[in-house]
Amino acid sequence: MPTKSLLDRKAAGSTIKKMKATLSRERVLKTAAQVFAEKGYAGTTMRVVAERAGLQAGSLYYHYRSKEELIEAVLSMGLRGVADSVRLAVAAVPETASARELIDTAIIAHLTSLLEYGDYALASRRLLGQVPPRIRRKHIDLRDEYGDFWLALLETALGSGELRPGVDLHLARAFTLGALNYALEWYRPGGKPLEEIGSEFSLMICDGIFSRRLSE
Amino acid sequence: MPTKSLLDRKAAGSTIKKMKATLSRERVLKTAAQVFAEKGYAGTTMRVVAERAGLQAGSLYYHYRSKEELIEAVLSMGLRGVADSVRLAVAAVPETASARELIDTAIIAHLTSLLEYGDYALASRRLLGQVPPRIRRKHIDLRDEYGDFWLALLETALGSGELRPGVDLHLARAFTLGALNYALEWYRPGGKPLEEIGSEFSLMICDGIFSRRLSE
DNA sequence: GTCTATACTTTGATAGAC
DNA sequence: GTCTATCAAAGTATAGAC
Repeated sequence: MPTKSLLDRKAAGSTIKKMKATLSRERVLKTAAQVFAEKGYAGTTMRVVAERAGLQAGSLYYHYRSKEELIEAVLSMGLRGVADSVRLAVAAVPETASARELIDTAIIAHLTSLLEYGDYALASRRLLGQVPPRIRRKHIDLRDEYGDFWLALLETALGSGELRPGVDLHLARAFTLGALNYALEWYRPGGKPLEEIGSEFSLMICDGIFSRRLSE
Repeated sequence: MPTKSLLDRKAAGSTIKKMKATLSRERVLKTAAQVFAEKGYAGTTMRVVAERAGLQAGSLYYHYRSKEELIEAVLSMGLRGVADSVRLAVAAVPETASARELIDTAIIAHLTSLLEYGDYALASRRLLGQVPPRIRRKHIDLRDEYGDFWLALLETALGSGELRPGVDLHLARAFTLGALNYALEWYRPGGKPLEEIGSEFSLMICDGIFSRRLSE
């Protein structure tokens, strides 16, 4: 039955093509995240991304229609990835838990997923000001929604009386996220285990780096 | 005496020219810092810097020989400015002061001068990875020297028993500088006074955001 | 899907008039 | 000191062969 055989071969060929397309597309995206994070938006050329992904420059345009479409994909991955991970982790905390446990979970989830998303997270936090206005607005909104989530988390802790009374929640959020996001600049795998870093950071954020003076 | 008069006029003209040159040079540098901080290294064009500084593109090259020379000047200003301010402030603390007072001073000086140097500080921290290799190395060294200074500061505090025992000094430094440097991203003048922000940050870094549980 | 070739645009930098 | 004019290099993106 030549007809069926032909169909089979055709179907098989199409499937392989799609798999190849998906693989290439992901490799391009990952490479783009690396280069964007390192060189900035304008400093990233389609030629370099293509070269590092093992393609010719023209071939990129089969997977992404433009440089703008490429940076959009990178930014979304970096912002949504981390935000979703943290929301998920926090949602899994039992209702009975203290606000401290909630924030402890959020801190560790943020740090962990941030480093897991690596160059995506880096690019999405470094390049927001460099990309074309339309893209910038969209992703600044994403970032701010996640910021609101953190503010709500801190409000809970303040409401339950666990935060130091009178603490400025906006400052506390900036303080926390700043300390955590900076890990993108210094963290290198191979040192202290990530879980350890996470719990030490959580301790520093919640209780500071100085000894407690019980006399106070 | 036409001779003397001529000399006078010539000297006066030369002086005015020099003043004009200095003014333009500084305006160009300041403008460059703004654009670099916003758009990244490659995203900053000499034409845009010139335009915002009220000059034609070609005229920039009278003040700076190249784009590289321009970014070097911006980076140096941002890194040296903050580092020198903090060292100066710490050096002025009395010998009798506690390590806590020393670090409190450093925190506030870092935050204050960081925001004072604004776009210079921003550019020098965002663009290190984007600039040509030769320039990058030089300024990464500058940044690392300042990092050593902070590590020494924390070692002092650990040595005097004021830090929580067993705290990882490298992590504590990353934690502190991360929280502080992030202010470059969110701080806008017009809100809470900078002194207030400084002391609240110092409190959060040293004692955390949670209430102290005296029972522990 | 990927390659080669190429059209079009922008950029850093220079030269010479004023 | 600043301007105008201009060049060579490098960038994004497209078109058509394979």
